[in-house]
Amino acid sequence: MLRIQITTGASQPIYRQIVDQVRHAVAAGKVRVGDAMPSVRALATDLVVNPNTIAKAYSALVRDGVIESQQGRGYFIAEPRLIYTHKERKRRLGEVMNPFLAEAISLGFEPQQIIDEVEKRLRKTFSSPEAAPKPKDSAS
Amino acid sequence: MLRIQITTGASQPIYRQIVDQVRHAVAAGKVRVGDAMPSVRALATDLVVNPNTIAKAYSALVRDGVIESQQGRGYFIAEPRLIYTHKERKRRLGEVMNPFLAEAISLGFEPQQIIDEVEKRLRKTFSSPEAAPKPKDSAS
Amino acid sequence: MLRIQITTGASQPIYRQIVDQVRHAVAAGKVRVGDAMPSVRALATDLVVNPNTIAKAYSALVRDGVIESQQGRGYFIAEPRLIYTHKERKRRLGEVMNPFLAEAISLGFEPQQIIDEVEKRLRKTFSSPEAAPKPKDSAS
Amino acid sequence: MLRIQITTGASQPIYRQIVDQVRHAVAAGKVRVGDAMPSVRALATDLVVNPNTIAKAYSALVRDGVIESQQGRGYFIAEPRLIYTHKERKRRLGEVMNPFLAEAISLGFEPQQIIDEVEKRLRKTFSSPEAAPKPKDSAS
DNA sequence: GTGGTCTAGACCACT
DNA sequence: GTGGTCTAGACCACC
Repeated sequence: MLRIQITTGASQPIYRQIVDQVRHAVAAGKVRVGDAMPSVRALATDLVVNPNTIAKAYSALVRDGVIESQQGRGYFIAEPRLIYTHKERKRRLGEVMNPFLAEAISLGFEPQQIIDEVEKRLRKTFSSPEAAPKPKDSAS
Repeated sequence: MLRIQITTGASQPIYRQIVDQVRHAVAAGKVRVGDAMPSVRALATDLVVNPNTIAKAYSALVRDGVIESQQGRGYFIAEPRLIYTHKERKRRLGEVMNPFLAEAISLGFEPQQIIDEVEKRLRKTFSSPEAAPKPKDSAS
Repeated sequence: MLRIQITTGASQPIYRQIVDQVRHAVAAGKVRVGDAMPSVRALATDLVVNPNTIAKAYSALVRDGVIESQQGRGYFIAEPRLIYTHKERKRRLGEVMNPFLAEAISLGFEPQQIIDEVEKRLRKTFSSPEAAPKPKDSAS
Repeated sequence: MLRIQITTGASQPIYRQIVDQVRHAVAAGKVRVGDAMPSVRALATDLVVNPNTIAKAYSALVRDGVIESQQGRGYFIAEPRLIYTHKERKRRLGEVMNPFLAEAISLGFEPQQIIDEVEKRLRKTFSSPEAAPKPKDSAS
């Protein structure tokens, strides 16, 4: 079952923490296509946040094709698919990479250390390689 | 001499672009301890932005210990200080790395592609690799 | 200047009406790249709706690359760009076309009449052809 | 015989899919006035859905005058009735056409492409064009 | 002044 | 029960 945890008062907004954790779980193959997400109200109660905050996180996941909503039934893990063009994906990658590298560098990390940490984290996430299905690249 | 460039209309605020570039330049060894920063007015004129914006960027850099002000003389690159413990630095690195990786993964990038892009970007930033001085405890 | 009008109590939610009108205006070349959108609060006051409703509409426009936000400055018309893959665009087109055709048919319209009405509406929107710049198809 | 197919996991609720398909079939002339609908239980078994879902779809169709119930016999295709005036029908058509065109345009489709896709979809629906009976005031 | 996030609580439609 | 929309009002960061 998908376990989500948040820390209030962090620099990252709550809805963003939720989005990232769900994405990670999906990418790591911890959930399967069709699995039900916790209901908006249930997760809100569980995390002690407002249902609207959960709804915002789920909306973001829907727009990126990670989950799908079924009116009156709930949210479910979606079939993976490539939504964005190659160019757009590169653009978005750069947009999140730059602040990350700037922060990493200002923390005093060497370039090689940063690469090592990224590799280490990625290996941990993809510990069971076959679990995470890749979207077909049929649309380039 | 420290060259700063900004792009208006970007999602990142101007003062943030300046802060990041100065941090980058320091980390990349493009400037040395004691080097003078451009004066607030000069840089404001040069970049065609409000002097308050420059002042704000410099304040943030002073707060972070990157530069120091000398009354009546201007701002100068400060002696690097390492505030955080090794553990704290790792924790902070993880905090900014997770959102980045979550975005990268959900954009459909392979682990190796992500590492490649990070390396490429770091190489671009550190064009003269041997110029970057190591902060005292950066190893271990 | 971009004029937005809404009708409350319609089947279409308010935020959707706003989104559609802005898209239309952009596609028809009634606004230019870089033009400022009405501020969230100003439009909310103008339309007598809650600022959150405007914010939701603007967020949807941002995620589709129609507008961009600049913290503390406002929202602005974005440079047009192709965000979605060919496949994803076709999928989304189908998703909105099916309900439209089902409704049109159940209203008793003949296929040819539907096509005629669509053409008529499109001609009206694109009355000044060169006004609407096309995004470059560089990313397929 | 009226063939109904559903896809579970779609954004559109099941009962809506049924309603739309029946309307389509009627408009396309695939069924005639007086034709019997599949019984609620039979269709429920066939589609492997809850009978209540079928009942709800049929109720909606009865409300819209598409089918009629005959106590103890079942549901039958109703005599077409045209409720709306010409002007009202045009207004309603515009109401559903606008969101569709807004989405299509902002997805980057050219006017001609949109028309082509609409035509293609309509041809698929109306595979036997001459079979479609004209409602009385469909002209003008 | 601007946008960004979050809460509390309401009403609606769908299953 | 589920999600979808909207309101009212708060606090924060940025310019």
